[in-house]
Amino acid sequence: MSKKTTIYDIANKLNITAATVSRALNNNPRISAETKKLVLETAASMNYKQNRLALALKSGKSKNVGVVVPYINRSFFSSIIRGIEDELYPKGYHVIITQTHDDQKREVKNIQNLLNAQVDGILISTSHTNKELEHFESVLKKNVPFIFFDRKLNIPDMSSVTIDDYQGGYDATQHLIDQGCKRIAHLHVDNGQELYERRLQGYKDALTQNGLAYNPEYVIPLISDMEAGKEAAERLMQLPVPPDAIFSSTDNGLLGALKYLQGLEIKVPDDFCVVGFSNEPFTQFMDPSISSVDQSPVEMGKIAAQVFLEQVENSEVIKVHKNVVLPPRLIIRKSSTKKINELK
Amino acid sequence: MSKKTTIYDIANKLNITAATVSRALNNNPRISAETKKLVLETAASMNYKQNRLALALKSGKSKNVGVVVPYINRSFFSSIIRGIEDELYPKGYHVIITQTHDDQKREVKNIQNLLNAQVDGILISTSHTNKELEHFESVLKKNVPFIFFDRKLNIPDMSSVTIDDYQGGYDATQHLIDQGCKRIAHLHVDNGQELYERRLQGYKDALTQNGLAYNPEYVIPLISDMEAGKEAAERLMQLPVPPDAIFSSTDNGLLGALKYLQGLEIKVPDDFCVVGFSNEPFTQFMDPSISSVDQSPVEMGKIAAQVFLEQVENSEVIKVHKNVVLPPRLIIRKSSTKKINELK
DNA sequence: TTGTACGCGTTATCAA
DNA sequence: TTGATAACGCGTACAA
Repeated sequence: MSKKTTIYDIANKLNITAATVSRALNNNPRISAETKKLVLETAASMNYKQNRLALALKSGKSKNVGVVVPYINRSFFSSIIRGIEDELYPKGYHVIITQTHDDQKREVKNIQNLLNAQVDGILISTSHTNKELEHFESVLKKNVPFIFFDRKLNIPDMSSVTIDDYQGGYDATQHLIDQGCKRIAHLHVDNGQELYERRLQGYKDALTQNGLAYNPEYVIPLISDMEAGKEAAERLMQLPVPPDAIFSSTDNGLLGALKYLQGLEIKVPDDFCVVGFSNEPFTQFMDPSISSVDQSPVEMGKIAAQVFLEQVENSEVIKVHKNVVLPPRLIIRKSSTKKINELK
Repeated sequence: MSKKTTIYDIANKLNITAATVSRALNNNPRISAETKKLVLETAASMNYKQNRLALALKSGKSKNVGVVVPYINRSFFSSIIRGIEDELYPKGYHVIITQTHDDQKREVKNIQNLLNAQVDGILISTSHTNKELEHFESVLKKNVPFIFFDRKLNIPDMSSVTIDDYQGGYDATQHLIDQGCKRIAHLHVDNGQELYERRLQGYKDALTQNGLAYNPEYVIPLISDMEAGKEAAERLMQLPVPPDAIFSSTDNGLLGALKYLQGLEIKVPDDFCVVGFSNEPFTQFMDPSISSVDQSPVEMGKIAAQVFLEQVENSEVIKVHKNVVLPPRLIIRKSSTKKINELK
């Protein structure tokens, strides 16, 4: 309806110039108290609102940051975004969300798009693996800070916030060993992403350091998906010597495995213990509740945002980068608490 | 590092003017085939990318839409955003997310901020109630389309996409009656938002139309929260004649109630049936799995986005608005399926 | 203390 | 077909 009011409208009304109005609005010292007051009042009365776009074009800072995730409605990612937004909004930034649908081509497109939109930085959980990082090398040349979270790439001078996936795998496995489990299987996501390899390595090391043999037959490759978990459990239970526990790199896969075990009337945790990864919300409500490795996603988002802020604030001075590794937190629930060990 | 290349850089290199470059880049017919080809080639070689900010300032269209939700990491809202993003991204729009933390002051601030950022529209699930809608009246005068989803306000000429909450309440209650439940209680969120009142009304009407008495003692006001649900169940079960079923307006509240019933060793669904609302992901994984009214959030987001698109495309022609009401889908699970009625 | 003039990167209008 | 110029709204040297 009504045209938006600009500083020129205010200037005209007051018979002064737009520059003066601008100064009044920006706490510029070079202005008299009275004109400042006058400007502020009429600005309010005319319902003036600054056009961030014009400011962005002028200053080269859009005060927008791009966030790139596979899907926004996965609890893990939406929680990270929650953290990012909570941290950045008070600093005057807006968060632009894009989804890749785990499609690498789409991811590259999204990044280009965000760059065209002149975002001041990009926070990303990549679907790429370290094998194909040419696209990022080229994009790296731009001046905008790039921060990886959760899924990172090994590019020099790039910031990242991840959790210690190795430790997560180690802790989960150690916990199962402590419960008395002897034949621990592992559901391993083998989509080429390093974090799953690190979890696997933590699993292996925990086994061998506890004097248990590492049995490759017990490691089932799968994708993060209920159906795959079911099939994995089937394969495991049909082995000559089936396992007595599962550490899964994904809660969703574990869910399918549990359905299968349930069909076999195997009692969890008494006959079989399981631990998942990600601490998806549903794990705590299931019966039995499922132990899982928590990744503190909101915290992770906040820290990623903080790293971004440090980086923009110092961008003129020196090229800084930072690699933060958060500790995983094993949440122990019923699915891995044998009666004999029960806490209370 | 390297400065961003503009159309001037291309123009200089080719000894033509920026205007010509612009025409070449925008498929303007008033240009020769050869210069066009030349421009396109050198643009590619110089790695030129259009600055959306400048275009936005010039055209008055930022190609950004603002989305306002209480918390982005609630499954329901993140799924709606998923739908919005899926629909809008292919049309060249970016989605800017803001959270209100269910704080009405913050919501108003967020809207102002988005407007300053020159978004082309705002999609919002409001925390306001119909009692205080002055802020919206003022903001309504702006030219940007405003679309409410899920939680709407009664403002004339405003678009909205909601579900039929009355029907949802009715269906849930009818289903419980069909299961043979006689004394159906209701956990009612009374934060002033209309959609909860409509669910309550559906509940009432289903009762009376089935010849069951409406008993105000069976309606417990609460906030959407586990702890409150627990207390509500306690109050209900201490009544002289306790209920034999609960229809809850919120899955979270129902969760608390179930914990309490579990403590009383009341068997669900044999002794007591429950139906929730929202179809939160955890409802399907619990034991027993919980029946709930699904709101098709992804679908809702997509439709909200479509309404927005219709509105921007016709904004010059005529002021259009649209109120879409989606049907709720009752998902029947174990928590409300008595053995005698079991399906298969 | 205020005004003048310019530039951020683009496109649209007019003139050539 | 191409060039010159203005405009979008703002902030800021520089001049007054």
